[in-house]
Amino acid sequence: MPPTFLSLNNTLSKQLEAFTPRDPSRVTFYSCGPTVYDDAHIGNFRSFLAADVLRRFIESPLCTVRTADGSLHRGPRTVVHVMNITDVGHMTDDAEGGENGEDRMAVAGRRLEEAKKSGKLPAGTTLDPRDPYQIARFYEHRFREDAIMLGLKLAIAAQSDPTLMPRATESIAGMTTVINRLLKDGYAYTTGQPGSRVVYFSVQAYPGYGKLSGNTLAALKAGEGGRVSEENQSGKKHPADFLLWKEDNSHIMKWDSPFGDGWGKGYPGWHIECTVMAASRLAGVDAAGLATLSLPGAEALIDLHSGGEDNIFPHHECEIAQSCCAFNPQVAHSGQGSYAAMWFHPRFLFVEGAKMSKSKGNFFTARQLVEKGIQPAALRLELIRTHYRSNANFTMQGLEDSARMVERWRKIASAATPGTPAPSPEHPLLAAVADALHNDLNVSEAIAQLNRWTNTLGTPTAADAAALLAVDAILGVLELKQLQGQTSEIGIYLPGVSPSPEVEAKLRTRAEARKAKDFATSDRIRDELLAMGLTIKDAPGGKVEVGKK
RNA sequence: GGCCGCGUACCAAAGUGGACGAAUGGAGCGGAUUGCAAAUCCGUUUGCGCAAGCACUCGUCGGUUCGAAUCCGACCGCGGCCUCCA
Repeated sequence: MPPTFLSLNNTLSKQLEAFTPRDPSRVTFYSCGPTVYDDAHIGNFRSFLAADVLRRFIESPLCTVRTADGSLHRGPRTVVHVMNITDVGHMTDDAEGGENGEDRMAVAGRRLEEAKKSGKLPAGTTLDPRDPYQIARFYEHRFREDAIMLGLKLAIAAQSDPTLMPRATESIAGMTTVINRLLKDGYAYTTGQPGSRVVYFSVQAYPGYGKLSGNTLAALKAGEGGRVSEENQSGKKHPADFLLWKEDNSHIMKWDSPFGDGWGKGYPGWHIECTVMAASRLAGVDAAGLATLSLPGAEALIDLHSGGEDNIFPHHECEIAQSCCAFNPQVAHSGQGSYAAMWFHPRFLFVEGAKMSKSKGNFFTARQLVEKGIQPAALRLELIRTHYRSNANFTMQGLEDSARMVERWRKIASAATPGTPAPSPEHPLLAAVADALHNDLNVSEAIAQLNRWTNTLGTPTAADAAALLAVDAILGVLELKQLQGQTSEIGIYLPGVSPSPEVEAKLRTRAEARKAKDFATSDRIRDELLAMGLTIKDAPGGKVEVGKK
């Protein structure tokens, strides 16, 4: 029996659970965002887009949510969706949360410096590759562009409300406040020599540690063999203790360390930033407010929290521990609290059957693909169409399939007329889509239902278009900008193909040959173009559409 | 070694006890259209058979059940995490 209200597989309980926000008319949602020392790749975007589809569905009139008292809430509903920008550079060799190796921001700087020298930076880029803040802003800007291009509602909303995408470097005061709370309440401790002191979170102080990932402290201790250097272990009470702050005056990004007399500058560990940004934006408190923020009982601070599957451990495990101990200290000692009620973790994306990696050459960023002429709508559909809890397989064939589906839907959508009333949720298509999405956000099933419905259509009416658009408000595909190709007198060049005098001449010769019914010549020219990697298609009006093979 | 997830037809991908030879998209095949293509539209695709029907399918082998792709066990294969990574 499919649920009639939104149910999701909660990583915390490993079960399908009703999603029951504290206030169903205003849902709080936090997604772990990008690190900005490189462009986000399509795997990153699969995770962000899954969260976006979920957010759109929760906001849609099609979504029903069960409330704590068992009644059903049908809306209207808004989602306050926050995604952080990790612009603190963490370490390449990040064994314990940021102590060794080289700072990633510094590595990015070297890469940018080389790009600058070889003239590979986009025109108009003024950037000092030695300044980590400029590097971070450079990639952050590109991330926002990509996210908007792919229809991430959050990024669109953040244009007018920047607090929805907070930066780690602008949340340092909150971090030190929370760390001081943890120190005061005995959940954290300091160790090390002046100049290189560290603050660790003590995992043994929180009995709930391990609940999300299924790891036990004993197993973590046993599995630790050889992977963690002796140096990092000394001073730790337990091998799984993680870094909250590191005093290091030589770091390229550093801030005051208000943890006692004589502390120099330092930088935060990589788990604490999410706790602080989520709490301040979603609980609505400033840095000072974090000093007293307290939740009754073991209540969750936020309704929904997402991140890639690799975030489950250690990142989200640590986030839960430190957040519960900081904000629910009266119950944290019992191991209670979950900080977020529902944990949503999309699985990894493969490319042509293999794990994506730079060395295998199957590594793509969203902007690379779009520069090659891939329509953003096709890319978005390809990245969302597989169920979020399966490893999706990204293929060029799949991208073509998605592009075709988008075209078919666009044709129906073009029947829309202004003023057509929104379809009722009882509309067969909308009801079928709602059933699919209520059931653990089954996007594949929803798309199948949509296609099945389109197959029953004759000439689409305005009402059909309105129904389709109601579904697309969730999928977010048709609203995306369409790349425009270039047109000449004779050719329509698809995105990614640029006209050249050579091609233009061939098209002209072919047109003349066809006019003279010299089909041998016209076919020969088509073969020649094919050999150049171009496909052609005679369009109405005598023009020829030129695409890439 | 520990924890978690996955394995479906030519490909991608839903389905998680009966309506399943298995949704949906692609590819293939047949047809419409086109000078021919491409695109689009319609039909169709396990085997044998004209058909009714029979036989064999959802990693493998067993089990539970009147009934299993779906539940249980073992095994094989793949992936994630246990070091940064969506």
